[in-house]
Amino acid sequence: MAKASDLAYETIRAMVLSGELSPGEQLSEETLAERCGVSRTPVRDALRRLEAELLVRKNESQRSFVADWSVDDVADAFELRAMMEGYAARRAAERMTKRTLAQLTQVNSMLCKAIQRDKPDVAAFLEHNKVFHELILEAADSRRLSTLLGALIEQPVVWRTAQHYGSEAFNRSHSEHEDLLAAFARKDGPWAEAIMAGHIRRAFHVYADAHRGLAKIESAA
Amino acid sequence: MAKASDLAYETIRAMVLSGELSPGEQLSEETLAERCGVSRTPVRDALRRLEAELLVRKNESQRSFVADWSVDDVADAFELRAMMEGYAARRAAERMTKRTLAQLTQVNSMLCKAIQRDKPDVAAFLEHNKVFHELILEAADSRRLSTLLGALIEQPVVWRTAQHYGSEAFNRSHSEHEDLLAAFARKDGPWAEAIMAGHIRRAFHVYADAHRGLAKIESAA
DNA sequence: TCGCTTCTTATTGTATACAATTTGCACGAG
DNA sequence: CTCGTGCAAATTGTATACAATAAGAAGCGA
Repeated sequence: MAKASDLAYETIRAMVLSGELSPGEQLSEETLAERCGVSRTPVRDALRRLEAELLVRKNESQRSFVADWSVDDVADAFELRAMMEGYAARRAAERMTKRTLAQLTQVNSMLCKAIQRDKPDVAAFLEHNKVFHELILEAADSRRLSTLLGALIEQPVVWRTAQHYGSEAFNRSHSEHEDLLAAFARKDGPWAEAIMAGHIRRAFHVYADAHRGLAKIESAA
Repeated sequence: MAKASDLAYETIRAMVLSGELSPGEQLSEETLAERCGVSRTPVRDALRRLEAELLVRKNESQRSFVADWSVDDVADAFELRAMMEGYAARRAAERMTKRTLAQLTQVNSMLCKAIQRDKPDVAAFLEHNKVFHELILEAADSRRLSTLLGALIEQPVVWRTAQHYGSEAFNRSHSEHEDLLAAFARKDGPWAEAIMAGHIRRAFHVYADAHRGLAKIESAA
């Protein structure tokens, strides 16, 4: 999209996610405009997008605030993601082509390489993982689904989750992807759906355990 | 929300849904602004909202067009709705209070009255049905879910669907609501989820059957 | 006639000024 | 001291002008 509008979106988003703007804090369009170096018009566009992603909320008289996310909110988001990415996997399986399957296989093998070193390359893992899930979403061929999931996946949450992965968790993630590929190859929609839903829920439990400060079973092993 | 922005939203939405603007037709902000009697600024807001609802789409260079919905798109929307309203019903069951249950019971009995006449009062049915589902969504207590479902439920599609209901379909709808109430009373989340998912899917099949019938009529003409 | 370039025109993006609304505060009446 | 009331400041909503960009048409050469 347009330059100034994108700049405002990226800037405000980064400020919210980094904590530079704290949860509950009021956001004035004019102040944000100054800090982004643009006028209010693109800031308003950006705020609309961020509101759709629930990173920003507006009160009854349209003033904007940084949203505060409880652990329950995150759980809710993961549960919805599990359902919807499961559905995406089912549709993708039913529509899978040789070409897409080959791409997925290649991406997952690159992901495998990234984590099978002395020290896992987390950044590479995240990138390949992102591409893997995006390819599936694309193969699902549902504009609605893409739109809805886009508003649901907070990449920073995914990022934080992976910070708590141990080698076993990385390998598990890779092997679940392998299972997905098998389901895709057989065009077995329900199977793909079940694997994907479990895959996402497992990621949530890693996040929740780390967040609650409970024993990090996965990463300790 | 603001006056002009709402006016533009309602006006354009009505024009799209009535067919006054045909699928695929390009929408110029300036032209729309004239027809709504407002400036481009609120029109742009309105277009953003309509894009989120997928009633309008933008091409790669940001020009707006009326979205064209295939039967597959509608099927997709219903399937997503079935999943998400099912999830809403499960959460609602787990959180159900006596007060909400009483409200739901009352609404459903009013719905029952509306359809148990010589001639069913379709408008009243639709209104009570809408309230019934909204109460459940509210009881589910998930902002994310409310946001996502809001963009998914096209009331006009629901409306068209109900136009093809016969008395047995109305009664079935009512009795499925009764089943939901029983699941809520027992706080049985999975049961509520299964009933709700089936409830939505049944509605889709009524829509699809009617639509195929219409297609035949149209192609014969 | 076909393809290419270039210019014109239509359309969207951004900035800014002003109007409408809401919030917060001060001040006075009880 | 408390509760309204009303005024001032802050904030968002809208209109409009202009800039940037993309689509379409016209002209030109092969």
